[in-house]
Amino acid sequence: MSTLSTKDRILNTTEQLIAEHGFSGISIRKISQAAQSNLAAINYHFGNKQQLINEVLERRLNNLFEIRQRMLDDLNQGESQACVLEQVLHAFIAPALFMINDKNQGGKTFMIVLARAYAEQGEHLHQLMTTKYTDTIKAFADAIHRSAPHLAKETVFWRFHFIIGSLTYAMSDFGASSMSKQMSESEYFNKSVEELIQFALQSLRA
Amino acid sequence: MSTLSTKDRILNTTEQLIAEHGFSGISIRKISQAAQSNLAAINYHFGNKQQLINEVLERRLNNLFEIRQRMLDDLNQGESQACVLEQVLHAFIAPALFMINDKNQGGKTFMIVLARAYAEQGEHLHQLMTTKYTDTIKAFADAIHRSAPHLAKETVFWRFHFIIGSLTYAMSDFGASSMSKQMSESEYFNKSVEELIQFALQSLRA
DNA sequence: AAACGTATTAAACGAACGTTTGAATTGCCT
DNA sequence: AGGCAATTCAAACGTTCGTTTAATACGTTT
Repeated sequence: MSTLSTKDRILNTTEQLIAEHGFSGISIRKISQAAQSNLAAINYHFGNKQQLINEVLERRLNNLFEIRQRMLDDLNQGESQACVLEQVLHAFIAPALFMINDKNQGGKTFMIVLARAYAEQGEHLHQLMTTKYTDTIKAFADAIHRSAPHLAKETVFWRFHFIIGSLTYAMSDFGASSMSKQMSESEYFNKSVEELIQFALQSLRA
Repeated sequence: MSTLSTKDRILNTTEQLIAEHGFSGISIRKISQAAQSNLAAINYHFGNKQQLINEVLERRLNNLFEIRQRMLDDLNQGESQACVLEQVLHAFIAPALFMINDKNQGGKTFMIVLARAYAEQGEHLHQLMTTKYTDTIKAFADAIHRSAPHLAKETVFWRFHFIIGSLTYAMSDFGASSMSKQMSESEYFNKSVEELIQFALQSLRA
């Protein structure tokens, strides 16, 4: 922990505090205190509070969409065009949910942050989706359309949209208290991935 | 506007400001100014800020779940047990989305508020769902299970959950900028309802 | 060792926040 | 009209907020 730079300590601490208390529940005073840094260090390293939040979000979103794109590319490499729908959905959904198990990276924390961001930082996220990550999203929509040729392109768009909603909602639930008591945490995550993929798959069938 | 009581003016104004700026973007100072009331009137009528927010949420949630329950009751009255799945989903989804068209009631505003609340007031909402509205939610889950007997009860639970996520996400999108330019607002809402119901229906098919 | 850019620190700024208080005002009842 | 409760109001309370400033410490280069 203390081996990290002040800047990284602030980023990690901010992520964790947002997950715990939401975007509205944080202040640079609480952050600097929890990160054991000085109050002014935040403005020194990030300019202002909003830019700090932006860096927290984009740091891991870049990683997430890179993984998604890479998994999709692997599928497009050597495939039989049809019946890979399940794999396409897996490539989109699994990286998000499995990030959660990535303990040493704080991925779980970020997923909760991301779910919160959909509501509290919607404008910023929407902007990212239509600029920085638009290529990957389009690539997935195309792949789904190719794998489900029985559906109109417009229908694919709508349902992909709804699936993203389900995924977002499922992620945000991991931060809530609705966890089953009969499963371990990772069992629950694995179960969620499977159920969500089957749900999405079914919703796109003929 | 001025025909309304101070209390109602505060409630409506709060709802509108939350929709515009989120829960974190409001203050009782801004509210009282926009509602053309006195600062202390809010604490007089509602006790404190959080209780005001609670009343904003519960006022319309009560209405929404009443409508849902009534529509489900109507279905359970005279039906042929099977194949009403579409109508059950419609009874759950449509009231939420059609509230949006209820201009004179500010229903659209509240839907945006509700979508925001899922992330920012999750604790409060989760508590309401597991207490005040738990009967209606259970009734819908049962109705879905009866209408889709080919699915395991556990599977129905998961997919109903995901459908709620899609609905929530769709609602929050109405507050964002992603609206098509080739449709009128109400056309877009109607289209959303139809697409969402078909999506949910397909996700629960054999 | 001196100089220099980078990083950290304590202190202060003005602004906005939620809440409380006590007096003024209103509307209703006898 | 008088009395009384409900409501509205201006003012102030103490706290917390994001940001800025100017001084200090650090680490590398010359």
